[in-house]
Amino acid sequence: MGKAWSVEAVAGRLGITTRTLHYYEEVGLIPPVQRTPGGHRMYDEATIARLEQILRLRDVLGYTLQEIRQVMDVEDVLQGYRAQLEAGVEPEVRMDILEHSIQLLETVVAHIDEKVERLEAMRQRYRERLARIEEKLAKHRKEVDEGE
Amino acid sequence: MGKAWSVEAVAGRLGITTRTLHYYEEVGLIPPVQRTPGGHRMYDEATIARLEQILRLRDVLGYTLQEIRQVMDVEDVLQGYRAQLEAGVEPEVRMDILEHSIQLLETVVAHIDEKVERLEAMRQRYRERLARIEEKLAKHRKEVDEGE
DNA sequence: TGAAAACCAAACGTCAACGTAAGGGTTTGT
DNA sequence: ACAAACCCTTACGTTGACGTTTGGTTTTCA
Repeated sequence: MGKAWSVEAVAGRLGITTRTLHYYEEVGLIPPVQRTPGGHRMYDEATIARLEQILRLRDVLGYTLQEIRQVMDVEDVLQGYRAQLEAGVEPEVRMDILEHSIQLLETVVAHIDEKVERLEAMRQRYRERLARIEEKLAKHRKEVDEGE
Repeated sequence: MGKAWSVEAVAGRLGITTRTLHYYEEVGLIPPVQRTPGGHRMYDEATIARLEQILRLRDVLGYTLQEIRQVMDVEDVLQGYRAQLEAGVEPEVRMDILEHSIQLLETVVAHIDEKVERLEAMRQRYRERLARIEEKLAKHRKEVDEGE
């Protein structure tokens, strides 16, 4: 039996507000959360892991909730595949599933790659400016050295 | 005499709307644009270059306009330094300016580095999942090969 | 030179992603 | 067993980053 977390506990752990947790459930980013008989939400570790992934996509990639939903849809498909595999299925179907899963993950990685490339291009621009100024400073130091 | 661009021309060139150009001026992301006697805006290349940088920050780094303003403030300081250097100034002040410029640019680069690192960590997570699935697929292929 | 096309400022509209407040149940510690 | 702390739903509010509309002015070019 996995431990169950209250909204506030999860919010504290993830550094977000309870409103955000409610909202993400409301818009379907996470499936309906388990409840106590009285109606209070109980979050399990799987849901928390999903939330962590959502927050990474939000904060690291800067994705909108729509884009995040697309990624999570992929996750759900993968999860479905895993379930099918567990349930046992004919070998060819099995391979199809694995290959499709690979494809899905590769597109995600490709997106990240693209983002990294653009970032590195930007960094390069700044580095070049930096190099020019450093060069200027070095030349200047030499002049001062010799001049005095 | 530099060529002057109309709002629509700039918008077309940059792939944004005229509203966005007006808005960026309104909130001070770009300085007040030159006008014709009749009051129509005329953008010069320097302003367009600044706009391009703003858009890169927005689209590549996913910065909010507030964050962008911070970066542009740095740019303005650097610009001020350049102006001072052109105007001629004592050698020690000159070196101070150059060193400060370097510092500013380095913090920007550091920010980008941090972003890249986080992205690469995410990529790594996905790659590992990918590797696990590929391994499973390979094993499965072998089984099918031998089994038949 | 005159009409179509472009431009202006001002102001209200919109959408995402939550924030906040109200009114009332539920859990928990003592 | 009871108050404090926590949680619920509902619903309206807010902020950023523009979109859209209006009513009038300026440019352009045939």
